[in-house]
This record gives sequence, structure tokens and C-alpha cells, in this order.
Amino acid sequence: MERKEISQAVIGRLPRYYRYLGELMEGGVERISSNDLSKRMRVTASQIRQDLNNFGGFGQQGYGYNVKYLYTEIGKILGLDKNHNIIIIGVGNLGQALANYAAFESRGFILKGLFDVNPRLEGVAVRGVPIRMMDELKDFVINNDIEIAALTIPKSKAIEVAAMLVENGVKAIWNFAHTDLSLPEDVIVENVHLSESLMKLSYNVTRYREEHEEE
Amino acid sequence: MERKEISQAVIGRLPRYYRYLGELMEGGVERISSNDLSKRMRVTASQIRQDLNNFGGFGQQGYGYNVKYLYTEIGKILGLDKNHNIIIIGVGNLGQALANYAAFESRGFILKGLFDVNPRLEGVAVRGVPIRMMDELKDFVINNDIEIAALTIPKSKAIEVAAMLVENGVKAIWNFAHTDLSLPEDVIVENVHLSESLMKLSYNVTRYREEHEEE
DNA sequence: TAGATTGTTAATCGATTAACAATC
DNA sequence: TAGATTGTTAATCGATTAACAATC
Repeated sequence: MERKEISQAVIGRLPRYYRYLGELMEGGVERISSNDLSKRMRVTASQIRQDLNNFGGFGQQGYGYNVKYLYTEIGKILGLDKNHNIIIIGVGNLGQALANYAAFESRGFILKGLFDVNPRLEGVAVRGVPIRMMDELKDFVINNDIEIAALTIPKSKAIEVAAMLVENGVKAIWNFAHTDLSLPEDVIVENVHLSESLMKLSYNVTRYREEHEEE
Repeated sequence: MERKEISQAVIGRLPRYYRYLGELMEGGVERISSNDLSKRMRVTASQIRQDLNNFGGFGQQGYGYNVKYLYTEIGKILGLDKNHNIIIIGVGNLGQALANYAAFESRGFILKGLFDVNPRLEGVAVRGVPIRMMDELKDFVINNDIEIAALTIPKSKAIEVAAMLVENGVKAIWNFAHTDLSLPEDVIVENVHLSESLMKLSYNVTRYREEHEEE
């Protein structure tokens, strides 16, 4: 069923549409035109219409878009109407932050397991999920239909752990380790490199400082 | 001094170059050609040369690039040779994760302060920095030459806190709150929206699942 | 029906890749 | 010098914006 490839640029914007539509919905707004939405979001109306039309015609001429409907549809596109079993490897502050992230469950991400190397954490529960030791990881993945693994461990361990997870059926890695993972191309890797984000910020603030230094 | 604007696409790639060059340096590699680097990083050699030449000619024909030199130069471009005073607002798990991020100091980011609303955290120290209450924030920012503020607080508070920080001299916001901040355009905002990152992952894994469902 | 606004095609803009002369 | 590889210009590709006919 020939589906044209959708660029990651478009996909990267969908969650932001979803967020704005959610807020509009909360605010009781029933319909919105691409033009009104473009003003709120500070993007062009053209881009909104182009982006949405990659997935189908969700609007109606002369009316605009029904907020609730569009919100639901984008949710479906993002796969938020389905459940996704997720585990977190590495229960440091960052791993715990993710585990405590409340919106998880409401969006269909089911926290199935937490893993760490620190024996003092064994059995400690976060959000009702007990922390397990790494030697249980492989069997757990095999037996619990785990789709997504968040990796919040040092880069020295990340590569081998990721390989093992994928070998045992994990389909996607949410990678917080400061390294690239080279995995089979059917595995989804979503990187969150905080240090790189901070360096980008550093570049921009430094550039700005230089350009405006005058005495 | 007419400086041509450099696209965020290029800037976004610099930290990755920096990381690879750092690893090469650790590995004792002295020089590298754009071609060799392109193979490791899985980008085109052309892109590497184009990207670098936005900032100057760092290589030498017939030789390639000196790893150590290029690493240092990219560090300078990213502003990592200068100190940046940073504070963290919101000392939950995520705020603590950032505070504990060791590489901070080595890259010139000086953690000056931690702030939270929770009175039970008052005075508790993370990495030697005591947690302060929010009512001290304004004066602290004014008196401590704070350049960057990391916001790891709920979105309901983020907008007003950001506005106050900027009013009192903060130049850049590292924004982890699930909201857009509209601030004067001379303020740098670097967003890290974890939920949006997870939704992107969700989209990709869902798409893949659908495309390969056959029985 | 008239007005509004989409869906979609065409035009523009920017980013990536290819090619090659310059040069170490 | 010959070989290697950059820096840079030109060609291509893709993404964004503009325009407008279709239609609610």
C-alpha cells in the first residue's frame, strides 16, 4: 500500500501541533483556521496545511479544522492511541525523572520495568515499579513484550546494552547516552543528547555576546 | 564586521563533530581527512568541509585536519573556552540530573545556584551548591552575573519565571518545561521537550510496525 | 449565494551533494 | 614532483512559502 515517505522535519513538528491543539481544547476552542493557528504558533499557515495534508484532509473549506478531531487524529498518527511497553535502563536522577513523568501513562507508554547496576537500589520501587538488577534484563525483555527502552546509562555501557536489547526484540531506543548507537536500520533510535543541546545554546549566546560587544 | 549568518542546521552538527574529534583525540589519532571522518560519522565529506568552512579554513590540502587543533577550534566556536554562569530552577529529579552532570564544569559551565519551591529542600546541597528558595531568585540573578538558566519546573510557572529572569539580566534559557517561551528576540531559548522527543519515537516505531505487519 | 478557508500546485528559497581547481 | 585532500563553486535536491482554484 504505497505510502509516501514523510520527512522527519514534518514529524518533528507534529508533537507541537498536538500540544497546541490540546491547549486549545482545554480552553474550550472548537474550531480553528490554519491562519489563526499559524499566528499562535508563529509558523506559516501554508506550512500547517502542507504538514497536515501529508496525512489526509482533516479540515473543511470555509470552516477550518475541528480542534478535538484534529487533536485525536494527530494523536493517532503519533501512535498515542496504542500502548507501548517501555523500560528504563539506568535509574539515576535522569532515569527517575523519566519514570516519574506523569504524562507517560496517559499517552499510552506503559512503564514495565526499571533496571540498574547499583545493588542498593534492588527492589526499591519508583511509581510502583521495582528496580531490578541488570542480570535480569535479558529475560525480562524476552518475556514482557518490551517495545521501547530508555537508556540513561554511561556511554561506555550503552552500546553493548543496546545491542543486547535489540537482539531480544526491543524495537526502539530512547537514547540519552552521549554516544551514537549503530543498530540495524529497522530499529528506531531517538537521541536526546543534553550536552549537545547545551553546546548549541552556548554557541548562540556566545555569538550574540560577541556581536553586541561595543564600548 | 559583517558576519554571515550561520544556519542552525550547521550549528546543530558542531557538537557532534566536537564529540567525534574528542574521541579521536583520546584514541591518539593526530590527523584525519574529511573522507575518513565522514565514514565514521555517516555523513558526507562534502558536508563536513562545507560546515567547517563556515568558520574558516582549518584543514590543509593533502594532509587533512589536525584533530587536536580542530577540536580546540570547534570548542572555541561553541564558546566552551569561556565560562558561563548557570543556575537551575526546579530541583526535582531532572534538575538534579543536570546539576550532577559532571562534564558541566569541564566545559566552562559554572553551576552558581539551585532554586526550588519545596521548603524541605532549603539548604540541601547538590554538588556543593545549596538549594535556595524562589524568593531569593531575583536578587541572586542580579548579583551573580547569571548568563544561563535551566528551567525544570512545570509549565504553569515557567513563563512568568522566564520573564522575570530575562528582565534581570539572564541571557539564555535552557527550557525543559512543556511550553514555548516567547521572550525578547535577543534572548536565546534552547528547548528540550522530552515528551515531544518520545512522541517522535512513537511515530516512527508505530509507522514501522504498520508497514511490516503481514501474516 | 457570498465569504471563508482548505487542499494542492507552482515558485522560491535554502541546504546538501558533487565536482574540481588550488595547493600543501 | 606526484599524490592527496582541502576550499569553494556549481548542480541538485528537498523543504518552505505563495498563490489560487475548489468547495464547504
